[in-house]
Amino acid sequence: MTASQTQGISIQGISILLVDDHPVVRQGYRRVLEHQGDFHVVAEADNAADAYRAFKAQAPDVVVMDISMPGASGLEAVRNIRSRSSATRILVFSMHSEAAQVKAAFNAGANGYVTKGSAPTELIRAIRAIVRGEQAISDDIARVLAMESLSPSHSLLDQLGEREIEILRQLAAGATTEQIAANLNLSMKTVQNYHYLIKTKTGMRTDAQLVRLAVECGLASL
Amino acid sequence: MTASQTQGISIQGISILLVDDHPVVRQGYRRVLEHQGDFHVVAEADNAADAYRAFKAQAPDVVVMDISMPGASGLEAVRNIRSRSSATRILVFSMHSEAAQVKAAFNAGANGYVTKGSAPTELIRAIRAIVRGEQAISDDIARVLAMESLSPSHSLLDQLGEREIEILRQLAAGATTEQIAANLNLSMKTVQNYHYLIKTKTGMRTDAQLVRLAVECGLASL
DNA sequence: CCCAGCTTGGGAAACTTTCCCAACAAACCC
DNA sequence: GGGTTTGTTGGGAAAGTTTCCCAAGCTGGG
Repeated sequence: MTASQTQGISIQGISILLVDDHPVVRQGYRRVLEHQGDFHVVAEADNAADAYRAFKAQAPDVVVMDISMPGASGLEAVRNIRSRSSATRILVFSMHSEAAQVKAAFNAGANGYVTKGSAPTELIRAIRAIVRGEQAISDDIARVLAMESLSPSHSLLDQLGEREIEILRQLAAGATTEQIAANLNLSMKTVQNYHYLIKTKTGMRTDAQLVRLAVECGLASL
Repeated sequence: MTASQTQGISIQGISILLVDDHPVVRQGYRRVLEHQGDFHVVAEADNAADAYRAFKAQAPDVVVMDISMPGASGLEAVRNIRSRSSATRILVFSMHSEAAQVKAAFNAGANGYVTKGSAPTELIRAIRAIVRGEQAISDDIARVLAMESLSPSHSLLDQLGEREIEILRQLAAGATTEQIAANLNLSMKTVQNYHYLIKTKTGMRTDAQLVRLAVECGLASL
């Protein structure tokens, strides 16, 4: 491996789209990033719509995005970019460090989440991690998520409502949408909506993952 | 409850479509069935196409069908009828007593399976059971299926091919179609086809049932 | 009283499932 | 050797499901 290849990325370096509504912040971080030599900020945007336009025009390797911008949601922009390209790496760069916010970002398709309170080296480390295909979070976010997962009664039985739990239980037991609708006297549409809601809330992508979760939480057995 | 309602069915009785390619068999069974008083054979057919036509014209409560008819498959007719009406009860009446044949019939949408070697009372008992919404099989079929389920190495690991097992394992582990396709270097289409094939072969209707099955067979753990 | 959150379901686009079929290779029987 | 069966791979098209958005009704708390 030669020196020019040590990042596991082409010698052309990493192209970056910087999205933040504060010009001063963009300028500061542009300088920090470009100081890396192989990082190239190819575009900037100060709102979600421009960010999406710039993404389509430049097809950057990485989008570094502040999701707390005025007007349209930054999460929306993340979702839009992700739905158009699964290859683009998206790093959310936010001042919020709430667990729910972080989960929402990853749910929308982000590859990493770094708070603005982090040292510049953390941002750089995170960008290098996500171009390698890894997920990245800053140290303070890691601490918040770790604490949250240790807190008592966080068994997702309290993040779901009663109806959601009942439907998850029946899904895990192997019931079809039709059977659940009949059992609970609901329309199939409602059961489908719950099914989807449960997946979204728990972050599970397949029904198989849902079954595992239900079993882990003691909702179902095998 | 009055005497005329003891069957749990309206006082108009049970309308039956009789399908068998042998006229003598039809005549014999028509007499046996009508001797019941509340059973009314409203139509007969000697092939799958006529059976389907008669079913559409008469909308009988029960279809008693021999699936080993010349030409078109009787199973095909069962599937057609089932896809048009989930309320119609279908009793397969066959001379075969192989487990695979029976499973195929239930898979196609049959509600019961009685062999021609059974006593007439078994046929009548089965019809009464299926109009009550139960599933019914004759005693000899029960014995065949029971034996089969006891036979060694019937863990469905031998009813599935290697690829099918690998895909079931990954599905149960929570992998998405996309991930499995990538892991095994297949197209998503192939993985989808296997997913469907596995469901069909094992008789599972939901992915949750598939997970339970995989865990039971030691393919996956939780 | 109003706001937040739960429950219920419609709507519409996107995606999956279902089932059919075909090509090809390996194994298997006659 | 040649035909048959069985496993693997995937296309095609209709039917069904998922995804996401929205709205209305209800309940409970500040």
